[in-house]
Amino acid sequence: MVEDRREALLRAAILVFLREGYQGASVKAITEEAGCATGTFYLYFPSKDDCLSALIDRLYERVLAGVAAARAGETAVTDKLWVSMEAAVRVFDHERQLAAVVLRDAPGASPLFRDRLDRVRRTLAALIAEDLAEAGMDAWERECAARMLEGALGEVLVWQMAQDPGPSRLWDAGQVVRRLFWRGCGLPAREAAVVPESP
Amino acid sequence: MVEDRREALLRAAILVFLREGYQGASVKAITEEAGCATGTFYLYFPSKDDCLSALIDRLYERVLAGVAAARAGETAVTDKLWVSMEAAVRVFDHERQLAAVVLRDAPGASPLFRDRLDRVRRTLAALIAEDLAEAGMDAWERECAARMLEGALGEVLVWQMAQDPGPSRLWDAGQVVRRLFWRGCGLPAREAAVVPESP
Amino acid sequence: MVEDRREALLRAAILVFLREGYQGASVKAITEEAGCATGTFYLYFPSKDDCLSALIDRLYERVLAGVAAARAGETAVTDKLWVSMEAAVRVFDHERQLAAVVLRDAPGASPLFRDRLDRVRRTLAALIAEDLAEAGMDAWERECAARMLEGALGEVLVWQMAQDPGPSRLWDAGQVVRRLFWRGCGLPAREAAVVPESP
Amino acid sequence: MVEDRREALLRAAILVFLREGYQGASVKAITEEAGCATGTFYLYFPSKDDCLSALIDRLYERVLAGVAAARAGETAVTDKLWVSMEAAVRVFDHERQLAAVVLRDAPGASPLFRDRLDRVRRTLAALIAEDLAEAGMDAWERECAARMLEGALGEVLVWQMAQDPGPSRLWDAGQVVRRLFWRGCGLPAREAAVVPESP
DNA sequence: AATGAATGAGTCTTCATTCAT
DNA sequence: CATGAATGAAGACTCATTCAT
Repeated sequence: MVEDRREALLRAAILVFLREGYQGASVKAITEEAGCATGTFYLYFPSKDDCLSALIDRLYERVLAGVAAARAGETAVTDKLWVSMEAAVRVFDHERQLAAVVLRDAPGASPLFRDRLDRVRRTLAALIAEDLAEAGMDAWERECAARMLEGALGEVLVWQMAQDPGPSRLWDAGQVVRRLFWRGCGLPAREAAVVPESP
Repeated sequence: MVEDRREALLRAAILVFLREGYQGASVKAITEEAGCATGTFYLYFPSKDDCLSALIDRLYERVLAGVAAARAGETAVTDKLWVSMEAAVRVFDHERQLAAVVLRDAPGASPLFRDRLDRVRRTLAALIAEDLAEAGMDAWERECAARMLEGALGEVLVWQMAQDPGPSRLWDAGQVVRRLFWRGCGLPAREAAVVPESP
Repeated sequence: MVEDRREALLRAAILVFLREGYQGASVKAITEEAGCATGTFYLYFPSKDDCLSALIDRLYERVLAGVAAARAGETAVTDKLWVSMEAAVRVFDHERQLAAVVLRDAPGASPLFRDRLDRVRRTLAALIAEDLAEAGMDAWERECAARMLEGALGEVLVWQMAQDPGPSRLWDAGQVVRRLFWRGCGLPAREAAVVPESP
Repeated sequence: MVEDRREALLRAAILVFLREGYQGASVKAITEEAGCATGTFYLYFPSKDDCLSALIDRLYERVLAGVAAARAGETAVTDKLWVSMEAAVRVFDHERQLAAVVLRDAPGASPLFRDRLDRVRRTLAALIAEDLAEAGMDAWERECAARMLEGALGEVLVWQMAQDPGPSRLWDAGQVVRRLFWRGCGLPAREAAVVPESP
């Protein structure tokens, strides 16, 4: 099936990018990992760049979908923020390889990816900033805080992914970040989240 | 003078890496920016990789030097942490282009740079984690918090550097991160720092 | 067909090396001679060095094959030597360009090639030395004699190949060397070989 | 003194060429070996090529000088040949490094050197061929024989020089070649030469 | 005469992309 | 749809040579 091939290529690309970095990964390496011929890659992606772009899009689709679903169940703004953060961490944890590739390799790879990444970061930052209405910060401070949160989660993710041995404690680290950010914004204490079953 | 040439090349490299990314930057572009011939580059750096490595080292020498100097004037652990953060922000602000290149491009460029970067990140994280002794967190939480802080500062820096028009509010953003992190760790409130003259 | 391409490249390499020397020959020149693009070269050889290595191997495969075949038909040691020399000359004559490249360029090009060449020279020298058992020389003298023969044949080949105009008299020169060496070793006179049809 | 510098450079060049091959040797390596700056090389040689040319010339000046001196003491043609060969071996033995560089590296390095080398080889070959008048060979056979002798001596030299450990038996090997060649040409037996003191 | 930093042409090699089969 | 041989532009790096000091 057509989608299977594309899927296999994307999955292979994640693995190879993770291993070799975006620039270090050759299309040949990706197709070998995916078990098909070099030319086949170009039946599914116009270029190598488009493949990474697709991965960026995929990560944020999933993050945004998770966040949106979580927010849909809440009405209070602080509740929305609390569950949004949990949802984001959950997606990062579930898609850890994808997320590590996108957050680690995309910013340095080219202005193209920087921009594409920033578009979605902006979207998320806007949501967070909005939710911080009750935190007693001005608009610019809220945007700072939102970027800070994004950076913190990203770094914690990449850090955990680099820890070769032992089980990654990504989920736990995400909870620490959430609690710290929450308190840092001066919001009222909340109880911890349940640990999800690992993927 | 020999150091002038090397300095000019490093400065040119920062500009070109910032503009084109590490991989996108050709040695020819760097030497053109520096106003010398291609071969001259190799009189000062064994390879393009060594040039980026030198930039990584340079950033962290400066950060560590700034942090060490600031800490030397304090005795209480929380004071040490508070001034360390200010010092780090000050260096990032002062060396914003260098910092943006290193933090944005190095992680994705190759495992080599990832490792080199991580060595120093670990050093800083250890300092921060140590200073958090009074924050009532266990060792692992403190390490999480330290990584979180590093990621937050890095992201805020890169974000501000990407804002082409208008004066970057990097220093202010750094203060916001510091306050938020401080409160997030449950440490007692402090007054704000004075804005330094911009470079 | 795959072997055709590789063959065409090897043949082109021989011509270009002959014309420009190994170091003077660029990969571009070889591929132009072969009628393909530069990159194609690297589909068939990991590097320019490997191309020359392949030529060295090829020459000695053919020499050894020819010698082995000739020896197989003889039982007396002096007969073996006599036909071995004829066979070697025949291969050199038949593969004159290949032989000229290998014998003229390889020794000076790099220790790598020197060693590779010497491995096979040693093999041949050992054969010859063995066959000289009845010539009343000690082991070391026989080895000297063998090396002398190899040098003599090589030089005569390169000399004839450098004679641009007129038909090369390589075969005849080889016969002269054989007779002279034979008598020099004190072996009983033999009748001359038939001139083979030229290639 | 001017000639000292030039001499030091030539000697350094021999060592470096021997170690790295002509193409592999950089002018920088030669000047480092000679203990002077890169630019100094060009005060004594117009180019790297001219340096090797000078070495080629030097080798043959010495060979020809030795041969001429030896011949001057003889009247009979066969005596002339006999002492010429001894003289040539003596020079090769005495200037073994120079000879190895010239004979091993020059032929493959460029047509330029091939020609320069051939001019002198031709001179020697002509002498030898002339001396073989009484050997009952026609002119062409005599030329073949002369080339054969040159190739044999060269190969024996390079072979011995490649033997790293132990004292090179170059002189002895030269005697073996001389005896074998002599008998091969059908000339009357001679007694062996005295071993010269080693350099 | 001596220096050695600077030059820049030229080389090998890689790899994203195409296209005939 | 799939293949993988072929392409050729681009880039890192080397090194013979020059020249200001």
